[in-house]
Amino acid sequence: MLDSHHDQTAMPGEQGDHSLLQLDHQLCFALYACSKEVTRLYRPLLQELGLTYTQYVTLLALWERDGEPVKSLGSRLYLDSGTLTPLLKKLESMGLVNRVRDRADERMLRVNLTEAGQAMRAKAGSIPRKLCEVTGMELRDLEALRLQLQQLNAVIQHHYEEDSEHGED
Amino acid sequence: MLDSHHDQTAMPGEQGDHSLLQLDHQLCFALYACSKEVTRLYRPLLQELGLTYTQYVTLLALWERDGEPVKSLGSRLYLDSGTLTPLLKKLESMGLVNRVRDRADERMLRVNLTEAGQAMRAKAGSIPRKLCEVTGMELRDLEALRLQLQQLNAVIQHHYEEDSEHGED
DNA sequence: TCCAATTTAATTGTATGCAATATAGTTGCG
DNA sequence: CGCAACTATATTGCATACAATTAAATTGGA
Repeated sequence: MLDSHHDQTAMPGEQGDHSLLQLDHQLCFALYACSKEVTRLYRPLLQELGLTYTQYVTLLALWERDGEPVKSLGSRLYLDSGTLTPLLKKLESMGLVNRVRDRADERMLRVNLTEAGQAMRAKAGSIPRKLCEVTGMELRDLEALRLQLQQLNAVIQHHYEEDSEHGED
Repeated sequence: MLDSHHDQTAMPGEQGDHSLLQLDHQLCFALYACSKEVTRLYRPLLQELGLTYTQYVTLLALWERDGEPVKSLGSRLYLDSGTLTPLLKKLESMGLVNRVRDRADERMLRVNLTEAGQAMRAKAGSIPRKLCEVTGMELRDLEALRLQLQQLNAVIQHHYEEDSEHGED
């Protein structure tokens, strides 16, 4: 116990500067904060389209693969049916998608873009460029950062795959 | 419109490979996915302490500065009172903090760690190391990634500060 | 001093996000 | 075929998140 004197007055730099638990030293918190702040940058742009951020990335996925089942959509978006079911119902109520059971396998629900859902893609086209401008950072650096994040994510996925191979005990 | 033919059969690699809107090209989504997956790594470790991830980072902040008011706590954690009020009430019901009005300024609510809240810090001490082990990545690389995220976050903060200087119109 | 503007928390409403469970459809094996 | 194991989606409950509003306390002039 190096810091056995903990008073209530919160002397700055006294309670945890040498600690592994310092907030500013946590990669997890840098990710958490950065993700939220980037999402906040999107908010006003998406508001013009009447979309939330999660609805936006769901449409990104569907613009690439129309008619995808909920399960594989969730796998790409890292979301489960508990989140996707109400979200897709919302997109349906907005007239952007249709939800139809697969006739060959009635368990699967396929999500199809409507005309309006297709049309939204053109309106969203300018968003990536606008966001880049806001940061004013080098495109090269943003790309590099993205690749590192994808690599870290891949490492984590690999970790889970290893676990399930060993027959989770 | 380079892709005016959009059929329902979702030909892989046909609808958006050349597009700026491709999911895998978005820095925002890499952040969003990575943040969620890292949080998922924490979950089983935090579960042993009976904490959620947001409760954990709130305690990280309090371990550094005990007795901090809700406002400044929220500023450090990028959370507003709508999120913090119920979260802090929960931590209080768990016996980890006390919430007391500042006598000099009754608007402010100060959050003080209890004995149990202080004690929790020792139990959490092993978490950062465990997380590092899981990834198996070089500490150097993880540090570098964190610094880049903090820099991006700083750029975004600077962007908002600039905006408010111009007298938000 | 008095009161309008400001500041801090709390509240309300909507949207995620995830664990656990429920339900329906499918598959595989005897 | 009959049924147990499996799979896909939906539902429920709890915990974030954030915008907008409310309420209470404080501050800063006129």
